[in-house]
Amino acid sequence: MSTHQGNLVVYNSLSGQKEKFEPIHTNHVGMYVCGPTLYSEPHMGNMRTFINFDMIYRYLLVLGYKVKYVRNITDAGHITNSLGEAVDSIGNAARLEQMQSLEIVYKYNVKFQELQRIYNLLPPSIEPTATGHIQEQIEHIEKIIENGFAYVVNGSVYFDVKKYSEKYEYGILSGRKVDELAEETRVLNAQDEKRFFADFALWKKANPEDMQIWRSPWGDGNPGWHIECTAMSTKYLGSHFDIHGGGMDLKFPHHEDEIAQNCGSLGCNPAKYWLHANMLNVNGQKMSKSLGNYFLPKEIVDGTTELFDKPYSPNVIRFFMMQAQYRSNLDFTSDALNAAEKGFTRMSDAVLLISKLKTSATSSFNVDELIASFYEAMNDDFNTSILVANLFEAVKRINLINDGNDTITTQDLAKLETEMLRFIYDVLGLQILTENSNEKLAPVMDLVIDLRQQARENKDWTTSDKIRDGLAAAGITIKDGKEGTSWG
RNA sequence: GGUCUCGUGGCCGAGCGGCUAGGCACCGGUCUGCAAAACCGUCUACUCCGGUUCGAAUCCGGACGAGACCUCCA
Repeated sequence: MSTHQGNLVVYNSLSGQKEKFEPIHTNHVGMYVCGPTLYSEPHMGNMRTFINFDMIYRYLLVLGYKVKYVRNITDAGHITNSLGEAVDSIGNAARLEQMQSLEIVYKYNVKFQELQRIYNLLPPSIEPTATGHIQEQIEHIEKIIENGFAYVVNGSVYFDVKKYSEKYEYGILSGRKVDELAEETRVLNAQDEKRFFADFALWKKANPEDMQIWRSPWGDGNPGWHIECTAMSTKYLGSHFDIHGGGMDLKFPHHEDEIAQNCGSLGCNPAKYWLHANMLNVNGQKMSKSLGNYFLPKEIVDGTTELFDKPYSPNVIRFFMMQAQYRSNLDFTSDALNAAEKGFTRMSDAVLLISKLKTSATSSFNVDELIASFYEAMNDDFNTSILVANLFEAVKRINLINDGNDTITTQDLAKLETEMLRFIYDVLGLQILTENSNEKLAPVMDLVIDLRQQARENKDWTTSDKIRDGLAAAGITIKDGKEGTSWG
């Protein structure tokens, strides 16, 4: 258990303020994060949200909390589009690819698992699926009807926002007022089954062409978009848990409706703290399919997106993201990524240096203070930007010690190493590659470097430069250092 | 149109009343056969106009600009 546990402050979207983090049950944290809808491969923007909540999960673990982290998988695609019409996004994708819904879901789930591995995401405690919890969703809907906050029309069930507003505040999270919403929204169509424009579907009667159909007390159909999260969060975390997270764009209507459903069935807001991660921008605008500034997490790693002229390692991407706070916008540009790549290399080099440092009788700077600054940064609403800055402060110290301009005791060095690795590996989720592990090339390179060294000792600069340039042409960079020559 | 965020040095990105992060680039230096790399140092910015204050990038008002949400979206 960490002594830093009591000092965490988080920004709660519900209050619009930073609040002291106090779990409902001491030392235990329940966290629910809205996961992907598996009708396509998650894009980089999706990944930013998952990476940010992975970082939050990691830090809570480092603080010593016992965390139950639930992230759902939406594999039932019945949702409504902007016209209020039912759209089966997974079914549509399936038809397009001439597959069945479950094949589509399976296919993209495999891809998603691969991305989690590539980007070093810790697996959640559980990843429940919507289709695995149809019964729970139906029971939830029944309870909402019982409580008088929903009505049945032609085999579909709708949430009654007007009725709900008499007892609860619809719009509490997003700051919307039902009356204001009314003014700006289109008139209901004649064929619309909803009584009020803001009402939303809890259960939708099946269309003959739907690939996924379930039985319910109201006939065959599909669950609405929001009810799965309510059903699953309740099942695994209870009616009221600590953290509910997701992307900023889910605030309304998704999370707003989750709150309404939870209040409507169980009488309380599902979560104590609502955390929202900000969007990812590419060249100044939110990444989206329609704007063409869209790329996949795999493409940027493989270098196959035309938006960037070179590939970047997942660690560099993660590091780049961690340089911004999760609530800020982050703009992906080549310049910014290149800068992050160099910065990450510098940090990595320093980390590899730690174990080789010479210790002294005294430390010339306050190591405890430096370490405390790591926790202070993270305790302030997971401010990874400040954390990275403070880690670079440590990087500078490590280099100064290496150059003999600073000193550190054995004890302090051990502490510094432990804490730096904790924050870089365990909190930020970065991986630093230790050695060049190309088994066949390594002895060859040792030989080549040895030959070049001989040439240099003989002042045969023509030969030594020829070797250097030849290797460079082959994509191998030679670095001459004090301790010898390295390559990569 | 409504609601809300935000405008920080060449680029990214913190800070949220005084101590003016950090990374990258630039420049200077150390090292080096030369170079690269590495390391050290330097560089002092807050869109504009008013106001509050002893003091504002930070608070208030206004202008201009950008972005997000307003039933697809992480």
